Amino acid sequence: MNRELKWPHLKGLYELYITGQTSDSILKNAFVRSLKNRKLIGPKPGRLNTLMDKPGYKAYYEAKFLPAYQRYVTFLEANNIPLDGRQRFDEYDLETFAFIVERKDEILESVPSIRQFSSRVFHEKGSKYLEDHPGIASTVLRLLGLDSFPGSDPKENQWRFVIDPPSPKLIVLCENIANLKRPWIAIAHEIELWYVGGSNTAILENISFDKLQLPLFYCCDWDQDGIDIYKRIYKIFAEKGKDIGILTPYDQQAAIPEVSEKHESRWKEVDMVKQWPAHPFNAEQVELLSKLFRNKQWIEEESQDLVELLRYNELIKA
DNA sequence: ATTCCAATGGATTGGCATAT
DNA sequence: ATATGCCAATCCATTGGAAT
Repeated sequence: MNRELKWPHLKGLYELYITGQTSDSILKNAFVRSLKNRKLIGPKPGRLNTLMDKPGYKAYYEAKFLPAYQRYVTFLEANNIPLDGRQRFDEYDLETFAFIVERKDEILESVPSIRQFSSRVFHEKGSKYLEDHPGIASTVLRLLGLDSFPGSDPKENQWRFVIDPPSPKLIVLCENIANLKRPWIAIAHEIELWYVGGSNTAILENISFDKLQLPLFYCCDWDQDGIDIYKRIYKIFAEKGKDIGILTPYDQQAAIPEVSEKHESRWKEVDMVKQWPAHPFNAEQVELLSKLFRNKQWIEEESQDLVELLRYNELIKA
C-alpha cells in the first residue's frame, strides 16, 4: 500500500515512462526494486547505472502512476514549487501539501508552532518531522506564504478541521487526519468529517447542541490509544445527551502486531471491556477487542476504506 | 538530556566536452 | 545531431561533537 516513494523516485519512474530509460539512482528504494524483480524495468545492456523499461512497464505506469504524477506536477507548478529532483518529499507529503493549501485560510487564522503543526498535519510522521526536514518545512511555509513558524508558544491552539458537504447525512469524527485529505470521497457520500487533533478532545466540549442533530460516529485506530480517546469523547457527548458510536473495522485481517517502530500503543494489562465496564460496545466489537487484546494486535484506521467501513456498519447503502 | 551547528555524504542539475 | 561522460555548484538529510 505505502510505496514510500520520494520525489526523485517518482521523477525517475516518469522519465522511464516517457523516454524508456533513466540514469537516476532509484534502485535503493524497495518498491522500485520490486519493479525490477517483476521484470517491468531492468538494467540497460552495456550501460552501468542506467535503467530501461521492459514490456508491460508503460501500461503498468499508466494504470498505477500517471494520473497521480500528473496531479502532483500540476499542483507543484500551480504553487511555484520547483520540480527539482533534489526535493525529498514523498507521496504522503504531497497529499499533505494539497491539504494545507485547501485549508490555508483556516490555518492562517492561527498558525501553531512548528511542533504542533507537524504533529497535527503530518500526524503519521510525528511532531519533529518538520524540524528534522527543513526542506519540507520551507515548502510548507511557501505554501502558506509565511516566513517562519511562530515561536514555540506553549498555548494550545485548538483546531477542528471539518469537511462539510451541503446536506450531510451523518458525522464521522476521525482520530487520524487521513480521511480529511481526500475530501471528495466524503462529499460524494454526504458524510461530514471532523478531525480533532490526537488527544485534543477538550474542544469538543464547546460544540453547540444544534451541531448534534445528525448521527455521530467515531473512526479510529483500534488500539489502546484509539479506544481511550473514544472513551473520553463518549463521555463528553454523553453529558450533552448525545450518543456516539464507534465504527467496527470490516477488514479484521488487517490486524498487525502492536509493537513496531512506528507504533507504540500497547494494550493495558486488562481487557478493554474490564477497563470500561459501562462500555457501549456491541457483541461483535467486544469480541474483536478481546481478540486484539489476546493476540497483541491493533488495526490501523487507514487500513479501512472509509466508504467500505460505513457500508459494513450499515450507515450507507451497499 | 537536549539543542545547535558545521562537516559530511548522497544525490541531482546544468553546462560543456567528447564520442558515435 | 544526438547521446553520453564529466564536473562544479547546489540541495537536502544525517551525523557527531560542542554548547547549554
